[in-house]
Amino acid sequence: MFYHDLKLNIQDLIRQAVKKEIGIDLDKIRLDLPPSPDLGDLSFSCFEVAGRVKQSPAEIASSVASAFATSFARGYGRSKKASADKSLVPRNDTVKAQAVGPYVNFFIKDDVLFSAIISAIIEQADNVGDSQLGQDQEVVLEYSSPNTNKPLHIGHLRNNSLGDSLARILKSQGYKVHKVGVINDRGAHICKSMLMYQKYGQDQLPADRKPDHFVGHFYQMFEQKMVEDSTLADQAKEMLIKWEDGDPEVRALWKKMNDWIYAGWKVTYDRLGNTFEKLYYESDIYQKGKEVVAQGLTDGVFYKLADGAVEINLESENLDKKILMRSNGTSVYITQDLYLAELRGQEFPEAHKFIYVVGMDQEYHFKVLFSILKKLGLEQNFYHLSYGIVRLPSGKMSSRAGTVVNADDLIDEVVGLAMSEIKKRTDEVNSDLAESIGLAALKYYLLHVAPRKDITFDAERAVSFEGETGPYIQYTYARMQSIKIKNEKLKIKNSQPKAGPPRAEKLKVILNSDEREIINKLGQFPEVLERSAENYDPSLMAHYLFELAAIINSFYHEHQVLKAAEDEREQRLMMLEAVSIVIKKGLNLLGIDAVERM
RNA sequence: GCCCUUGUAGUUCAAUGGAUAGAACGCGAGAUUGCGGAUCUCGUAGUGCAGGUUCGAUUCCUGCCAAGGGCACCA
Repeated sequence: MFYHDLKLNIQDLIRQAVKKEIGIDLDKIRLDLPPSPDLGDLSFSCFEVAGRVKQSPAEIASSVASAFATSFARGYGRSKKASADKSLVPRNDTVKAQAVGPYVNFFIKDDVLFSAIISAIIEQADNVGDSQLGQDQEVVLEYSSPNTNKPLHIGHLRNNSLGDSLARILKSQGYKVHKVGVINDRGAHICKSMLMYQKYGQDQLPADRKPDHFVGHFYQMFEQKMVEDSTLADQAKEMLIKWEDGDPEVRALWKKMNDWIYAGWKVTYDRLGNTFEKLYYESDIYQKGKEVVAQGLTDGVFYKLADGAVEINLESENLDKKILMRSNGTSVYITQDLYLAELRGQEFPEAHKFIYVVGMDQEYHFKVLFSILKKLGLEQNFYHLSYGIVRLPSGKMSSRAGTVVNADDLIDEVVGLAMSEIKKRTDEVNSDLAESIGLAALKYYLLHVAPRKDITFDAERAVSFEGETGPYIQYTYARMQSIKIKNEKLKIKNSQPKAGPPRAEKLKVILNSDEREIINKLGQFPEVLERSAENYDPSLMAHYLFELAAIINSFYHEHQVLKAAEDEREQRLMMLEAVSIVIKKGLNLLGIDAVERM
């Protein structure tokens, strides 16, 4: 029996007990993990029931506990003797109920708990935690959205980590996820770098410089030169007009520089392991919102101002008025998002949910956008996954002052730090391992904070092998693999037959309280994953993995595995196997590799 | 001026209205011929302020204070 079914059974019996003793029907029954393993494996709190009847939670807990035992006995075979202690009724020892104050705590028999959680996880293997919650539901997930005038920066790293992890989490819950990106490849800011290259680039090639950094260098140059020559802003605007007119020379320059950018980005995205199903280029869509505007006018959702500009009044939604088309007939930023939403609605007709992973500074923009889309009759579910900014311990970053940390430098820094940690411990120089650990450090640090909170990124702390970090969790995994390998070697040495994975049915399972704690923690994995998906929040999974890693490290400090008596050893090896599976899967959901050796 | 978000230990983060507010780093003390000490054990210290709702509030509501973001015919 799976843990999930076991819980359903217990919930059902609680429902019956409450009905019988208290006389009310409970719809949902929440089972929590008690604060300490000594208090049981699951608990039901009686406050809510107490609120509905005139009885104290403790009284309710007490009567539910004894009624539970009776109904449990009826359902699972009648026990022979009644217990003297009314709160603890061991009529059937598969599940015992015990009232403690306002709580009913449940104790599950060792072998049942072990089999329901450990054996089940080993059986499910890579599919552990997967569900069909989102079956037949399609999600379009937009993230990254960089500008083609500079390399990816630290903010994109958070954005990409969130987007990529969320995609993995949603997929595990059965959603069909389409990962898409929008490339901001046009506009005055793009012309700034183009103008500088035209003036000062002398047809140079990026040579051995990373080509996106090469382009970004000219963008930074613009800000510096502006100090001396304030006409540069107008020159950039003139260039934009030429670009819009299709001037061959400007277009050629634009294409050349954008190609450099794409080549540079590709290296970064590849390194991060990031891919998109589809990319939308702003240059293709920026003018195409006009049909949407026209339709809105026809439907009376928008109105025209005296000078010909088109506007919508959202004051009834507690928002302001918003211009959607300029008096000269050109569209604004939000117009293209309206168009994109309609376009995606056609391209993904089955999609019911559209998620935009975009920084918190655009919260107002998306409120306005979603409000307009609703008025236009688009009934899909739109969601802005808003996240806070990434700061450095040294202080604020400024694009103008060139103190923005670009993604490549940051990745190099964390990988470099990982490498020096490796060198401290071994003479072996393993650059693949350093890459893996560095990226784990980076991604974990960016994901372990709830999305809407700002992050202060501290590279030293992120790469530290101590504390709540990616490398610590990777270490925990590698250590378990090491024990597993050692066990296999021992078996060979003792010429024992390789009998395949141990089976719980053959074991006499006896659990100590540390093992119960670990097993119950493992049992929570599917719920944590589900909550991460429902809340669009990978940080829940990140914290969970750290907690699991911490208790397993603590465990084999206290208890022997390979030197334990045979049944105990097999039982513990199975438990480690289950923990390995869950940690590997959890790391994967965060976009982090589990390494076999460190 | 208006709107949104965030205020938890020295620092970085947790806590679906419920059991004693948990971790990590730092600091202090300890464990090492160990199934990987890249670990573990113990100690240290906290809910911005004032009200309210509730049996119960870090969580919900109101006001204040502080930080950040937004309110373009910019993107």
